[in-house]
Parts: sequence; C-alpha cells; structure tokens
Amino acid sequence: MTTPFVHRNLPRLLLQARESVMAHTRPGLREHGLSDQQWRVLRVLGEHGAVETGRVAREAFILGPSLTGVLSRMERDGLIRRARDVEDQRSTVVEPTANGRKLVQKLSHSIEAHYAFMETSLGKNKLKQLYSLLDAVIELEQPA
Amino acid sequence: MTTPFVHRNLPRLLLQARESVMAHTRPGLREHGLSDQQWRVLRVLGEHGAVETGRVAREAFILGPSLTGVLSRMERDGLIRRARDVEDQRSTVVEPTANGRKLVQKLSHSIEAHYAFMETSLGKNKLKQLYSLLDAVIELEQPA
DNA sequence: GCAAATCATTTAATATGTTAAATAATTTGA
DNA sequence: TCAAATTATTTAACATATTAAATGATTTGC
Repeated sequence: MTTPFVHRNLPRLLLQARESVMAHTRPGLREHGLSDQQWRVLRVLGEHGAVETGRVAREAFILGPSLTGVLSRMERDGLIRRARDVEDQRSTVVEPTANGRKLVQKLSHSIEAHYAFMETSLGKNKLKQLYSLLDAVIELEQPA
Repeated sequence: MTTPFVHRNLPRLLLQARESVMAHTRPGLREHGLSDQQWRVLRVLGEHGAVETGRVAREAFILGPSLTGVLSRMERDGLIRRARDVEDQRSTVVEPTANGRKLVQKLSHSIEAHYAFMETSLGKNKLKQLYSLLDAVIELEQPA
C-alpha cells in the first residue's frame, strides 16, 4: 500500500490547532452553559451591540439555518432578544440582554489572559507571524 | 459600548483558514458523495489499511459517538467493511473496500495538486513556517 | 479463579451543520 | 402599477457533534 500523500495535512492541522486553543476556553464557556456557537454569537453582539442576523451569521461563521436554532435557544435562555427590523421587515435584529452583556464582560477577561499567556510562551512575534500567514491563506482563495 | 477584545480572534482565524482550504477540496468530495468526515476516515484508511476504530477516531479527529454513525453510512455506501478484532473482541477493525481505495487514489491527486498550487502562490517557505507555527500552538496546550 | 476496575465501543438525547426548497418582504423594470 | 426578480430568513430532512450513560470484553488484584 503506497501512501499517495506527501504533504502535511493542512486542514487537519488547522482543526487541531483550533481545538488546542479552544481546549483552554471551553471549560469557562460550559460553566456558564454556553456552546461554542453561542459564545461566537455573544461575542459579535458584545462588539457591535444590535446586529442583523445576516451579519451575525457572517461574523460568527455560522450558516443561516444553524443560526436560527442557535438564536432560538439563546432567546429561551435569556441571553438575547430578537425583533423585526423597522426599516426592512425582511430582516431580524438581534441584541444581547443585560445578562448576555454581563457574560461577555466576564468571559472576555479570561480569554484576554489566555492571549497574554500565548504571547509570552509562544512569543509575541511568532503569534503575529501566525496571524499574517493565516490571513495569507485566507486571501489565497477568497481575494477581498 | 466598549469592546473588551484587543487581540485578533485566533480560533475564528483558524476556522476561516480551514474553510478557505476546504473550499478548494469540497466540490471534489461532494461529486463523489463524500462528506468531510467520510473523506477524513477514507484518508486514514488509505494511509494505514486496516485500522481499529479508536485509531480512526484519533487520526480523523472524530469523536467516538460520531464515528459510529459515519462508519455505518460508509458501510451502507460500500466504502468500508467492519469486523470485530480477533485478538481483542472489544475493538472493531475497519478496512476500505476496493471502491473506497479507488476513491482515495483518485482524490489524492487533485489534493496534492492543490498543495503544489499553495507552494507556488504562497511560497514553499511560508507554508513550512505555517506548519511549524501550528505545531507550536498545538504543543502549547498538549505537550507530546 | 473471580469480583472489581479498566477499556472499546455503542446508545440516547440534544445541539449544530449542510443542502435544497419554501416563505415573506422589498426592489426592479416594463 | 404590477409581475418578475431579488433579498433575508426559516423550514425540512438528513448528517455530524457533544455529553452522559450503558453495554460487553478484557485485565488486574487479591
């Protein structure tokens, strides 16, 4: 059996690296009953306030149909509120509740601390290099 | 609303880079009726031949309970065969069918071509750098 | 030898991902 | 103005992810 693969497995490597980073963050999320996806949504709302679901989907990297369910559960759990856009009745606007905002504040501290840890253990410079290489890979397939 | 995040979003960046690479591979997989996960399994089998499901799970980065369903559908579709290990009746051994092996061969060509493309467009050196930085990030949380 | 601990996998329940099609509101153009 | 095209989101059907618990086989310690 000759192995037809001569290169590193890049998608797998990216997946593994992501898991490695998230392994640090996840326990904190779960303690507050948050899934990865719910946290991504909450983070977007923490950055921008009230946002149309289309933009949430893009920035949280969640497909529309998945987002529908994620938002329903977040609404059920008192993390967000949904309302039709007054300007354009086609779109829905999402905003965090006071509780949701509180969670973002609390969790963002430990996440920022994790970046501080990575900057010292990996090196601030290497981290920058990594960002720029990842940007380059992304640009490769979907030029801005 | 003050944004409490000062760093790039590394997990999101890794996710996006992965999607960017997979965007190139996915259409080929789908043409042959393969999901991302099925391809990861098939690739492991193409590299090692007959493998216990535990190792498949580790190398394909799929959790045990998910793998059960993935393998059922792959067996249904004639891509693999399952059998109890004769030595240790607790574990199951998976091997690709002739059809499964043929698929690995066929798809591996276009994937290797993609790496060649990335090596010339991004630079062989930068790709190596990226590999090594990703390895470092992975090492950070789970020292070998 | 055998009960208890361990190991490999599966089942169950719920959440999310994926693709295509449906719904509903808005815009466009004849 | 109004039918057709476009846009934003949801529904539906199936596949995969996640966590805890269950099942079944093997190993360990006594």
